[in-house]
Formats: sequence, C-alpha cells, structure tokens
Amino acid sequence: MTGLASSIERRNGVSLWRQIADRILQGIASGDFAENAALPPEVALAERYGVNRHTVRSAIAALVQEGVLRAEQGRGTFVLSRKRLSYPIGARTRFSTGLQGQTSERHIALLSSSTEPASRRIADALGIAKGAAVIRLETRGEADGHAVSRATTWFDAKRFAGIEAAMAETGSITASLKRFGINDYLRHSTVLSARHADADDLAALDLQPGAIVLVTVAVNVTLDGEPIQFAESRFPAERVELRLSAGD
Amino acid sequence: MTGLASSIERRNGVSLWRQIADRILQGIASGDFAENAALPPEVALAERYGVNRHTVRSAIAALVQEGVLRAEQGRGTFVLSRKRLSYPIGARTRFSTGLQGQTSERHIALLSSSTEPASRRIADALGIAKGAAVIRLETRGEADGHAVSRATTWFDAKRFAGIEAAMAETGSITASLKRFGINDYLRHSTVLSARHADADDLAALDLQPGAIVLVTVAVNVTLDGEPIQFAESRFPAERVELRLSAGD
DNA sequence: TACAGTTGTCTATATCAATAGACAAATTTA
DNA sequence: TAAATTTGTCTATTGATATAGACAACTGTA
Repeated sequence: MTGLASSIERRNGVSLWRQIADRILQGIASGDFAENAALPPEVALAERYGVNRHTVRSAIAALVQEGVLRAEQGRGTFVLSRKRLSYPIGARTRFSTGLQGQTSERHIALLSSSTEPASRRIADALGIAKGAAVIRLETRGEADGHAVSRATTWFDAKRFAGIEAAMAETGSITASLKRFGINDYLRHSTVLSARHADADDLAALDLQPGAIVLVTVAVNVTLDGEPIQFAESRFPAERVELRLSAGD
Repeated sequence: MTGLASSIERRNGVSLWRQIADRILQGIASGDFAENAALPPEVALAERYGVNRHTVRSAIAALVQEGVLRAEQGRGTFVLSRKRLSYPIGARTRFSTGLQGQTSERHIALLSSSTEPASRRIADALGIAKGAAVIRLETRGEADGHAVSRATTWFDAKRFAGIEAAMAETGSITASLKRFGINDYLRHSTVLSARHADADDLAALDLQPGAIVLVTVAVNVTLDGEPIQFAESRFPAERVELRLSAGD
C-alpha cells in the first residue's frame, strides 16, 4: 500500500491491539516495515494508529509471542524474517510442485480419516448419490517444518478404497491417485472465501487466536472431466498468499 | 461443512460475540442454517457454542443490525435471504459481465482520483520508472444498489491521461479503456489474501466493524502482454466469494 | 384458557481492553 | 560521563465483554 493512513475501528468486537497486530503484519508483508530492521518506536506507532502506547505494546507482545517480532529493551523492536509463501492456484494446482523453489521440503501429513455418507453438497460435487459412502481425509500441508495448510478432502469410497493408507505412506495426493490409475488430473473449479480460524484450524496451523484463514473449496477432475476429489483447504492469511496465474 | 463442531476461542483479541456472529454467517452460507427458516433458539445456540445466552444475543443483535437476521419475540429468529455473490476470476475478469445473471444492475462508482508518483511496487507492476506519474482511482463496485467491491487502481498517467473522466462518465473500466484504443485486455496475474476491513473499507462497503475482506492484487495487460493497469480490490467476505474457473 | 417455548429486559458481578501517567532499565550517541 | 532514546513495569481508572439468574412479554398450541 502506498501509505493509505486509514485508521482503526473501535468497539467492533475486534480489539484494538488485535487490529494493530494485523496492521503490522500487513506492513511487513507489503514492505512498509523491512525485515530485520527496527519497527518505529512504540510512541510513534501509538501516534500513527491513534491509540495509547500500552495498546501498541499489547499488539507487539502478541507478535513477539507469535515469533514475528523480537523486542530488545533500550534498542528497539525488530522484524524477524518471515516472508509469506505464495501458493499458486490454477488448473494444475498441486501442493508439492507449487511450492518448489520457495521451500526445501514439503509434504502432506494425514491427521485422520473416516468413511461417512455423502452430504448433498459432496455428492453433487463428486457426481455420486447422496448418502453414498465417501472417504474423508483430514490433512495438514507442511513446508520446512511449518504448517501452511489444513484441508478436508473427500473421495468416492467405492472407487478409492484404501486411499487413506496411500496418503499416510506417500504424503502426497498426486502419488496416491497414481495407485488408482490416475496419472494426471485437473483443477476443475475453485471457490474462495475467508473467515476467522476456528479452534481446529488454530491448533493444526499453529496460529494465534483471532487469525484469519483463506478458504478454498475445489473439485479435481480426470482429463475426461470426471470428478474424483472434493476438498476444502484453509491457509493462514498471515503466512500464505494465493497466486492465480492466467491461462493456467 | 459437514457439521465439524469446532469450538470458540477465548481471549484472542476477537470477542466471543463477533466470533459467533461469524459462525452464524458461515452457517447461513454453507446451508447449515436455511434461508427464511428459524435459527435454533438462543439457549440451544449458547449450548452449542459453549457460551452464555447473553453472548449469543450480542451476536444476533449485530446480525440483526446488519440485516442478516430478523428476531421476533415469542416466535424465533429468522434468516433473511442473503446469498453471497459469486465473483468469477480468470483471464477475462471484468466486473460487469462477471456478475451477469446474479444481479440486474451493476456499475463502478468513482469515489475519487488523483495523480501521484509511482511507488516501487506500482512502477514494477506497470513497467514504468519509479516516481513517474500515475493516476490513482478509488472506486466502488455496486450491484443492485449494494456495495460489493472497493478498489484502488493505478494507470500510467502519460498513456491514460484523463481516464478518470471516462470512468466517471461510463462507470466501466472496459469502456474507459476503449477510449484509449484498448479493445481487449487480459488478467495477467492475481494475488489473493485476506484481512480485517480497515475504516475506509468499512465505510465504503457498508460493513459492520470486524468484518473480513478478501483482497486481490492484479495486473491487467494488453493482448501483447503490455501492462496497463494495476489494482488492489477488496471484497466483503460475508457477501462475496471468488470463483476461479479452470482454463479461463 | 393454560401452558410450553421463545425473545426481551433488568440487575449484579468479574474479567478483559484501553487510556493515562510515572518511572525504571537498557542501549546508543554526543 | 551525561543525555537522549527506547523498551519494561507499575498503579489507577474507565468502559466493553462475558457470565449468571430472574422475570416480563409475546406466540402458538393443547
């Protein structure tokens, strides 16, 4: 942002210190506050945001707790390096290849799996009957030891029986689908929204309460257009941005 | 969501009533709470979310204020119809055509315009020198009388001198660009994030404080690949979702 | 009518959030 | 060393947030 000094909202249900912490995170992401450099002093921030110094201190305390800042008495408060991952989304969206070059290691951890009857929404997406058995996988995407996504994925249980074992073993959706004869697939549709992280997301993504998650709801299809996978993924907005490439 | 009963977080900087209001909005969007039907009674909601009935009442009061719910003493609290707009994003993203079929009327209102030197970020995106003059437009997208987006757009001032007048007159980016000999253009890149709405967004989008906005940062190019427009758009997450179509 | 179920209002209390001011402790600079 | 700058700690006060309980007001139904 080119210094749009929009101010802070009061009595919204979101505390001032949380809003200011969000602003500082934005400032770091947008380059207003350089990495490894000192933040403006607390009194200056208090004036900039029109709040008391103690309120700024609460925001800073939260970000120190979060590992984003380090405060040193007498010297200043410093921005630790913490660039947001840029997660590409397009027809060939895949977790692992998408983050190549940004991280040295990444995989998908299977948190739990279950079989359940398909809800209307899932049945429609997968093109099966409502109530038919589907396998649900709860997974967490990890890159360089950090949690970067939390997803819930559904497969037709008849066609993909045992896929949870393949996921646990390979740590990859692409590799698991290969075992069922699917060597290539496409992202058919993606719907995007955002919300506050719920307790489950907070725990799995190692977020501080009040964090925002980006939510994608996607359907993957075979090259023939047959739906094979329905997934809802949550990404921590403070650590991940989604990049859409044209014609991809 | 298939009824994942994840609970609420305390002392996060986001008040319980705000979190519960968000959850109810999600519930409406996901179909957990049907439109025009009664919400569960306050005591049931209080138990479901593990909070006091008065806290649920605060959340409901906020949503009534927002026009999402209507409470009737003795009868119950009802969901007003309020479907989220689905805003398509792809290579041919355009405001007006994208919402066709979902709304009967839409246009872009020009809130203000100014000329300023390009920041590093904007200069890079537009392929011009840092400090060169750019025109900044502050706009609001409206559909059926409701604000659905708030955007800040930059153009090279040399090439698009007077585009603010064209925007004010036509209410359309596409139509304005035609006056400068650009009959077609493509969305080159889009980067997506989310944050709490700031004061400016709240006012322009008619949101209640604490609301979340989806943020897109996009570059449009001519068919030759020459960048012509750089824009940051904010969409109210409670009213708009973004839909990405493969191969678009 | 009587009753069960629901939202609306009131009082009271405890904790969190925000402001205000003063001063201590550590670091850097003159 | 002395002064200026910056973060850390403490006390005090106010308003918002959350819980608790009781009861009134309204609706639909037995």
